[in-house]
Amino acid sequence: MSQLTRDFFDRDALDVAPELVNKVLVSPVGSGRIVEVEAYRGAEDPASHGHRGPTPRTEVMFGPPGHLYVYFSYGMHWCANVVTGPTGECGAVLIRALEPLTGVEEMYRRRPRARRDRDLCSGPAKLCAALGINDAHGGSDLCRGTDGLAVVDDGTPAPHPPTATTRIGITKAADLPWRFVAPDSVHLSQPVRP
DNA sequence: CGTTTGATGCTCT
DNA sequence: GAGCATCAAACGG
Repeated sequence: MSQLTRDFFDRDALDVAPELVNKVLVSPVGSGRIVEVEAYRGAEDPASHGHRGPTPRTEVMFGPPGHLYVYFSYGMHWCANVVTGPTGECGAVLIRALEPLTGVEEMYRRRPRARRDRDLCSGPAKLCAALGINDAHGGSDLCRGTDGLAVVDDGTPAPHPPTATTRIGITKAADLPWRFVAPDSVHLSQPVRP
């Protein structure tokens, strides 16, 4: 059970993303195994929030690796990214789905519409609601684990290597295979398209 | 099953 | 004012 280091995140988002699959995201509410992520890069990725340079909203994407980039989506939801790559460059990995592990009771309390476990964290905004992640955690340092947030490797071997597919819910650069999923998981936000 | 639509507010032009 | 890295309910077959 080891916490991921700064060096793990200080690489290209495309290298970090597939290795985050099967790791465990921990919050004070509970934890879940990462089963779906998407990589977003800087200037050359028009779908990235940071592709036109830093703004007040996106500056943490240009900051040091291993911190959390939290954004407010569609006027209702929070979504969480892990910042990747060196300070000054833009990179992030969006956490899109988890398999709930601990704190499941509390997750149901925070997501009253969920009927079964696979409804709790099968989407980027769902998992933030379930784990209590919001703007208060923007910029939080996952490597130091302050705020009780961290990504850990619990040593569980992945049953299958991650599968690369196209990203979801974007209109620009929609053909790039920068979404990585645990292919056998029933907790994905959407099934892998055939 | 599948597709469509309303909710709701921030960000940048 | 347009456009969102979304979710859940409503509707049709």
